[in-house]
Amino acid sequence: MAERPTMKDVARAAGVSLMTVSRVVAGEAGVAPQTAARVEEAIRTLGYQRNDIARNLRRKAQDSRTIGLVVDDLANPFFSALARSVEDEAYRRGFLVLVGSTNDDPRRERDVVSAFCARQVDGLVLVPTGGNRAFFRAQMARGVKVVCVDRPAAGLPVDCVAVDNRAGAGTAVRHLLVHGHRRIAYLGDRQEIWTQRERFAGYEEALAAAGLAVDTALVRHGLRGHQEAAAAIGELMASSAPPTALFSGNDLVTLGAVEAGASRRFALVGFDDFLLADKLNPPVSVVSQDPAALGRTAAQLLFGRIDGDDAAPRSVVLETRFVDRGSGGKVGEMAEAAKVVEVAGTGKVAEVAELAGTGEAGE
Amino acid sequence: MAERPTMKDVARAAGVSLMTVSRVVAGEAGVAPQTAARVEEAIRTLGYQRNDIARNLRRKAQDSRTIGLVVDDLANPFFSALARSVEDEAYRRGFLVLVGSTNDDPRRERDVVSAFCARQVDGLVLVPTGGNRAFFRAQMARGVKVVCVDRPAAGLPVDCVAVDNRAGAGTAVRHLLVHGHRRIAYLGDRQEIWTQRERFAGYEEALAAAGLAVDTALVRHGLRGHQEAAAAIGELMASSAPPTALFSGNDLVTLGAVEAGASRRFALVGFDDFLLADKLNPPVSVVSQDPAALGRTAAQLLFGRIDGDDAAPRSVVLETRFVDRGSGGKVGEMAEAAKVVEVAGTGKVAEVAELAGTGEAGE
DNA sequence: TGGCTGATTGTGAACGTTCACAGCGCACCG
DNA sequence: CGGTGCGCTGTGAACGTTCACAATCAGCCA
Repeated sequence: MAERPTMKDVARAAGVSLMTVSRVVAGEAGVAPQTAARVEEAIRTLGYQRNDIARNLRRKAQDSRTIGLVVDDLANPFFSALARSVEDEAYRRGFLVLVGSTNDDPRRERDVVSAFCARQVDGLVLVPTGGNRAFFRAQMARGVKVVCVDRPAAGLPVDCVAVDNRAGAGTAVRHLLVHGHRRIAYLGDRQEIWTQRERFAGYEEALAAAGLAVDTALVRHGLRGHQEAAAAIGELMASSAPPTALFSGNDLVTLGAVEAGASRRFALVGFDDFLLADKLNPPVSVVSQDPAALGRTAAQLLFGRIDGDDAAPRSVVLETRFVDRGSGGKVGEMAEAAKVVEVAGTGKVAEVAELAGTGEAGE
Repeated sequence: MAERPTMKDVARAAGVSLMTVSRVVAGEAGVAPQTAARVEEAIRTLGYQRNDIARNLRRKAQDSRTIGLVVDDLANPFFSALARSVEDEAYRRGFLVLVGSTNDDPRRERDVVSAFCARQVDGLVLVPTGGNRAFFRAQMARGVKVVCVDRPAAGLPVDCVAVDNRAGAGTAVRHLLVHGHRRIAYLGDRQEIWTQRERFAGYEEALAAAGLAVDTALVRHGLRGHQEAAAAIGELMASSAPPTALFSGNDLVTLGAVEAGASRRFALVGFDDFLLADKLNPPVSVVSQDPAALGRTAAQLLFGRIDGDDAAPRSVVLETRFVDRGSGGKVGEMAEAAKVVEVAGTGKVAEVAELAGTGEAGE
């Protein structure tokens, strides 16, 4: 409850001037050892700790050594892994991290980013919503560095780290085509989200390359969260002309599919790997990306910018990896859940799981 | 790159004094509409945004409207769910959140907390490591409010929100005992972590109440992460006198157990629920706690303290819920993986999953 | 002895904002 | 018509720190 002691208090206690205390606290040279000892003694007695807010206000190098991290949803395992790696990079450099979730709501994004900038963050790692961008330009003009991750921000000339979603989706869909599927459903999140558009485009292109048209009855956009996804998949399964295979546009949709039991009736390939995907029955094949690598790369890029790199904006494309765990099975093979379980029981599951295990080296 | 404009610039542009600009920006009454309009015009032209750091330095109410959130590992789904709910509470109140992971390393905890306090956070939501505490007392003396979550901090007189780990563990172990198990292994994380000590104590007490002694050959502490857990479980499975059942001390150990295939050979009950636990083969029974509720409660408590509540420290104990998904099966029933799979194939899995589904209402 | 050097310490202003208070003009009222 | 009060605006100081520079002192060499 006591007022926090200031340098002034320390200076008085040690019988020196403010500036001397400042020098001792900052660890600058040029203070007599004896004096420094007296100051340190006073600091200990009073329990003094420097006020870094006041410090940053005054310092010549106007940097707050703080960055902002803005993600869609911190509770989503994909983003939390990303967040952790950003935080690690920041910690290594002595930076602090302000964090905020947008819920993919442009208004909340604006609120959060605005508050961060008012706190003088040196930069932002941003998973942008689909919203308005003019506002970011203003912040950047004021010197706030921005790096996008997972998705680019339309019309913002900034660095961006993402995977080749289109190619990854293409690989997944071709995998299903190779296994003989012709009725392949697509289920994804909002089309406002760039990754979803790209993945859907990859789906379309792969179908087109195989001479197939997109059957809109097999396409669902805008699924937020696994519950909505599970419901949509339920409908699809109950329809008179169900698909034989499913490509899901993100981890939550894949989870919804698994919850709805889709993987026991259809072939299933999902975008994004997830914990225990290889332990399910059947194990789920996925297009895997490495969220920690995304975060790390974005943070490194951002710190480069903060350190003065003012080259033209860069786009870094990380690899996706197709992890075949067997759920892309041939047409007919998936017709009955019982049959799949039987296959799993014969040991095929173990074999596939092992394959996936080697593929997943590192984390 | 341009210098950020300040109030002074706005004042000059609008032909008014600093104070008038301050009033307009703060939305205070008592400025003539005409003047306010001129100021707002200047603000828009210059792209001015208030510097909240300077503002907080000067304001009478010395609050930074920022809290710190310190968790073990932000990438862990349990903590990321907790973090998200803390952030939501903060957002609702217009507070920002600084976030940091400790890796359960007291040194990093100290670094992070110290840096947060130097930034004048108003309070901390803390998942404490087992480390030294003297240092927190100093911060609290300076007015930083602290609320512990998930675990109390030994010797720190602060609010704490956690579940009754001991009782939850007892329920789990009794469940196994009821199913006839007598050789029940315990695998957990470091004993330095309070939750692990409590859960192990619950395990011991439940065994003792059944007249059983703890067999140290069936106990492993200190497992960090799922890989270590999987390895330890592998050893246990290969031993000459394996257990018939396993109680795991946290989610990562449970994951390790699943990865090692333990749930196909032993009965298994884990502490902490996890995504897809009900879709595994067999589905895994767990002692479930609600990380979002923990975070929300902790944040509410913290904001109460910040708002001036100075009652004696409170301890809030939230409920655990035992979710029976069938993996506590009777002795002998789990002897062979093949048999389990067969059972699953007959549809029993679906039945159990449905049961679990109802139990998991609300996220 | 005088002045120069280097080490140590102190002084005043400044960072961008808000607080406390004072000043101005105008209308209103007795 | 003078006082009072109110609405609006400005002034100077302050928050806790660092910057730029000045001051002091001892030692040392010529």
